[in-house]
Amino acid sequence: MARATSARPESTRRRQRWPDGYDPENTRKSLITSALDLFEKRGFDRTSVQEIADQAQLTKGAFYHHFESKDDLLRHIQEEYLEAQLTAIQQIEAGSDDPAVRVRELIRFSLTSVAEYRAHVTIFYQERRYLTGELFAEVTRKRDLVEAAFAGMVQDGVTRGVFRADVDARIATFGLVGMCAWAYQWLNLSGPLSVDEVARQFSAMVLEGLYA
Amino acid sequence: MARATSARPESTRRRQRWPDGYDPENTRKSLITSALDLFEKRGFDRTSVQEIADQAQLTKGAFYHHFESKDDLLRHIQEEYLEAQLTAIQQIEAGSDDPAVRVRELIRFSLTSVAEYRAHVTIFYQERRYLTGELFAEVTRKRDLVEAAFAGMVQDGVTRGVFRADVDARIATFGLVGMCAWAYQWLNLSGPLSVDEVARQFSAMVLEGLYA
DNA sequence: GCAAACCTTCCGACCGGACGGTAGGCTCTG
DNA sequence: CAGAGCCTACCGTCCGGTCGGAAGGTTTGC
Repeated sequence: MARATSARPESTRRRQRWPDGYDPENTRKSLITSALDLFEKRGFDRTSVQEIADQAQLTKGAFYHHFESKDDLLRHIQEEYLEAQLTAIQQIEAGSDDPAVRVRELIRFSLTSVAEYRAHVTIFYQERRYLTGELFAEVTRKRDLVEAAFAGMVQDGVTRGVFRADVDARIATFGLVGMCAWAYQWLNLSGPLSVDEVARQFSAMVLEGLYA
Repeated sequence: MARATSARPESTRRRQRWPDGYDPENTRKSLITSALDLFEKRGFDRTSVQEIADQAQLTKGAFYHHFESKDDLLRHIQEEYLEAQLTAIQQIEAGSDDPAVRVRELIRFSLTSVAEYRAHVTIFYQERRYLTGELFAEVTRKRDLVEAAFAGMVQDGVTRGVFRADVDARIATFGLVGMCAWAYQWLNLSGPLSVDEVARQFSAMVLEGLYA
């Protein structure tokens, strides 16, 4: 990631650039990585551009060469996550059409993405409202697509008689989404609870209920 | 809330203070009300002390007369909410000891508090991490008490055979809490969904499952 | 084939403005 | 007149963003 220090003599005034297999795209990536880490820990507003640059061993100048603004970077991170979400939704829809299987898959997928994209998810939910007008609208639109997909699957289950007739698909979906989304507050990849186990428990609770 | 403007001539340089039934405690309250509104809409960091004062038709000077710091105000708001939570938990525990009834009550209570204390809840979840060291620890401690109460009730249900034996009380509780907490993102008091209806749906889903 | 012109990538000093907090004084109550 | 309540003016700091240039790579013209 960081460009390897070349073997040039110390006398060289400036740090040597473009050594070996240097790829300028790495600079951009390391800025994003740095930002993901800092935004997750401290939040968007409490992270300065300077800090992001420092952690990536670069300067503000480099940052503003690669991003239009701090908001631009936030937008990029949000979109990265949403794209992954939309792709996964499509995969699930392309799979089994049994509503129960789909719900199970959705729960597992949601929890997995919380675990894998932990920083993205945290930032997404905490800082979404800080996007301005147009950007916010676009991000919200994509988020709504994801939720609509959830709701569609539940509704399908009701319509086909697999789920109880008195289930309100919207409400049930909000519950499902919330249950999984909330995991970003506590789910710990290195903790004792495996994602699969949590997904299994959630699915059982939602589909079969707690009653013995 | 805002002090009524007196009938003094315009020539009076300063706005007349302490008119009618003026109570200094109202000033404090109006600052809190103003902050609740602004923190919910814009977030803690994006709200300046000046704005809080402006909206309460006061000045920064007044603010710092009533609060030690901006953080102090945040702490106050968090504690206000947590106290309400703890009180409600005690009430539920004092009621029926049927695990199913308790879970139903917990869901209803959680959703109600989300609706009633909407601003508090939003601020609580969004800005909790901005509290520093000791304050954060105390707030987290109280929050853990609430969650422990939830978990205790679920575990009780499992132990007494009311709930399925393979239910992991911790995980189920996280799911329950998340489902309800997430409502702060969408539950709209003035919308078409009543709190009771949502609570009924959530309870049914969790206790009896979605399956027909 | 080689140098001049140009491009990309990055540096570092700087600016304007906003914000949290303070100091000191004024006003009205008790 | 003591003191609570509040206001005005101000300070130091920090932060997003800009700008001129420096160092290397790449293309072009001959």
